[in-house]
Amino acid sequence: MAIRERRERERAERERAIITAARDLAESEGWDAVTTRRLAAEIEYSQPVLYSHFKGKEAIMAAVAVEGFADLARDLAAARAAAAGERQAVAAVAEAYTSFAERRPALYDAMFTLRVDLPFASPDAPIDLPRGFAELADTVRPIAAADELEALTETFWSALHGLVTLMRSGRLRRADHARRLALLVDRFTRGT
Amino acid sequence: MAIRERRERERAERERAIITAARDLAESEGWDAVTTRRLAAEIEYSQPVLYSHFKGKEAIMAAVAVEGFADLARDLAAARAAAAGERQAVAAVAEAYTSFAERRPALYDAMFTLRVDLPFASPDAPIDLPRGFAELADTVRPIAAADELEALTETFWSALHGLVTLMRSGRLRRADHARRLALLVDRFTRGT
DNA sequence: TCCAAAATCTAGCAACGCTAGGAACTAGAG
DNA sequence: CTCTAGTTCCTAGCGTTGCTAGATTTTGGA
Repeated sequence: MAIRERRERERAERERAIITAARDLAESEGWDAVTTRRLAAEIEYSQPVLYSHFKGKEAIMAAVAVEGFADLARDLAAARAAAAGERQAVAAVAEAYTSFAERRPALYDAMFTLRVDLPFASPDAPIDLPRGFAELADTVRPIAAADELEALTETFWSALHGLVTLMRSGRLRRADHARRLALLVDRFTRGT
Repeated sequence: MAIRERRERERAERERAIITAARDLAESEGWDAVTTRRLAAEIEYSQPVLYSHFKGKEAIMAAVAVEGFADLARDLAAARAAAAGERQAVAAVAEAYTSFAERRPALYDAMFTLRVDLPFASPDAPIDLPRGFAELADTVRPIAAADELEALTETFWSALHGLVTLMRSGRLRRADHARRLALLVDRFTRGT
């Protein structure tokens, strides 16, 4: 049954190719450019092949998003590890988060703004999703009371997310970003 | 030239009808249901008539959004006026903001999440947009240093926006919303 | 009453996500 | 080596979208 294995391996490779092509295309030309036709041409197969791997376009975007969670978690962890102290860690992680969103806007959108039915705060969420959240929570822990850790982490995350999305959609001036970020960190770390 | 005036009046009425129909349809069935065909049927004209009023679908959404800014500004002003003190005003306005987003999700999306090229932080922004922002700024003023008022207002706004969008997209549990809101207000009003 | 101009509609284009049904290839049996 | 059953894949097309060119109708003044 080695043939079956080879088949499955090839299928898995092709699935990865689809995800990679979708991510690359989205990052270079935006999600609007990621059409099923374009994607099929990119992987050199016909459209229906995409549907043999994924239920639809949304599922492909969800798969791309899942990869993103791993990247983000890595970035946050690195920022936290490199920080000198607990207060600085908050600032560093905040900076890392917004910088990730700025550097990889399409990926960020798939993860956090576009509607994709990924299970978030639920047991069957993608593995890297809680990792990223845990990274945030560990950063927030020193500035949170024990019983408010989760809620405060979510609130901090929301603030970062809001800053990022409003800025990226042109609703906040980019020039003042650092200032806003500093204010946010200041308010969250005050009196602790 | 009374005829010309009547014509212009009728045109203005029809333009309002388009905006109203778009808003109603979006609020009852979501923006996906707002197609140019559907909208044309709703106002009992053919599709091209829409394009004689607006450049495209995005422009119609932008017009709906502009209306929303007036509503939101009103809500925020009312909440602030009804609050007992400065600290309570912050909480009341935060609550009013998120409540607006929850009650009128489609309108909120047109205003703040969907890409529409509305000029925001610029001189030729729609008149009610700075009004809403000013309402927020006035609320934030007592808890801000003089030179950080604008940036802090933007940061506070971002946090509210983040809470709203992450919750509405199912990325935050609705049950903990009040708790997160309280934490946010607490952190922003601390030490003032 | 007629005509130019304005207003409006019909019909259709290109592109989208998605899928049914047939063609082409593959693996194992005889 | 050949045939067949089963899998894999592609062609072609459906219904829908935003948008528009060109024909048609309506309008107001001569």
